[in-house]
Amino acid sequence: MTTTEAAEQPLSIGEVAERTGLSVHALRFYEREGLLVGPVRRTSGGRRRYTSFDVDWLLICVKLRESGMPLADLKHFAELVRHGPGNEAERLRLLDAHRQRVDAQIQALEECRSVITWKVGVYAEHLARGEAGGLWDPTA
Amino acid sequence: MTTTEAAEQPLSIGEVAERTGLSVHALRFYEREGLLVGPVRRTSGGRRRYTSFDVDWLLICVKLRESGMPLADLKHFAELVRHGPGNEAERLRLLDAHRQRVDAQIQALEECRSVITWKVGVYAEHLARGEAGGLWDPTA
DNA sequence: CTACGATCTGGAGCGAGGTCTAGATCAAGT
DNA sequence: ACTTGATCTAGACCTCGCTCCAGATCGTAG
Repeated sequence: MTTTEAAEQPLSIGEVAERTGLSVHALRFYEREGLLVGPVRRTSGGRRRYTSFDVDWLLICVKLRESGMPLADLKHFAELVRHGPGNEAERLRLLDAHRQRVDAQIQALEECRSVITWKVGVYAEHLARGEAGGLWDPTA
Repeated sequence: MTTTEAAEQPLSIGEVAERTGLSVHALRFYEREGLLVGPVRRTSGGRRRYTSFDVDWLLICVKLRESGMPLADLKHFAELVRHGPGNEAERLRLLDAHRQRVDAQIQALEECRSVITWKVGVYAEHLARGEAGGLWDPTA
């Protein structure tokens, strides 16, 4: 668990793809777009070798993406981290702003959910009554 | 409130845009794509006149879209409604399946939220300690 | 040595969901 | 009648976030 000297056994792009859920295409794409903190190490033959740092970062990226952070913001975040210490306040701001957006999203989804649930109820009731009720159609 | 004979005063596309939050462009696009239950009425001059039924339907569309339902599904739903009574069970299935997806989305977002919150905490703590702590950077 | 699968690069292509433009028409105010 | 602003149609265009292809190379197993 984050030992000072981890037994670093680097992973291939395919292994990282498995571990992160991103496709190998996406991994190369992310790298090209500058979404990674550092350049990925290579073997003498040019194959990518990811460290567990890379993987941890990618796992965070996945969560941020999954919650709707645009690639541009992710890139900005990566740049901040890349430029090292001194800008933690800005990183905090960035993340906190995103968290607020996530909260808003959750709220919105819950509202949608309740509308849908209501509508499901309308249909269920209608079906329970054996299609007999005069269900006003256009909106139902 | 849904009186049998509502005093129908049709709305222009601009007014509907205001009321639904969709752009006039999107409204025309939705119509072309067959996402509306019926064809929109027109004035003699060819301008669209939306009824409150249209608006109600659009408001539901907005909620479904906001919660991530693809236009294709929305179109399918509209077709079911358009074909009148008799397929309520399928409509119910469609909506219920979507509700499940929304639930999954909410769960996923909450998980993201907690990851972000944890990360925000890492930065906040770091800053509170006056930048002095040995913050391991790559992932933080 | 030979195969075969995984990876490499650069760049083209794609699907979703609109957005925007051009040029014409309509409708309301003065 | 004239001006102004909203709408009309058809169709081109755009952003986002990958995905896929071609053609070459690497590296491991037999």
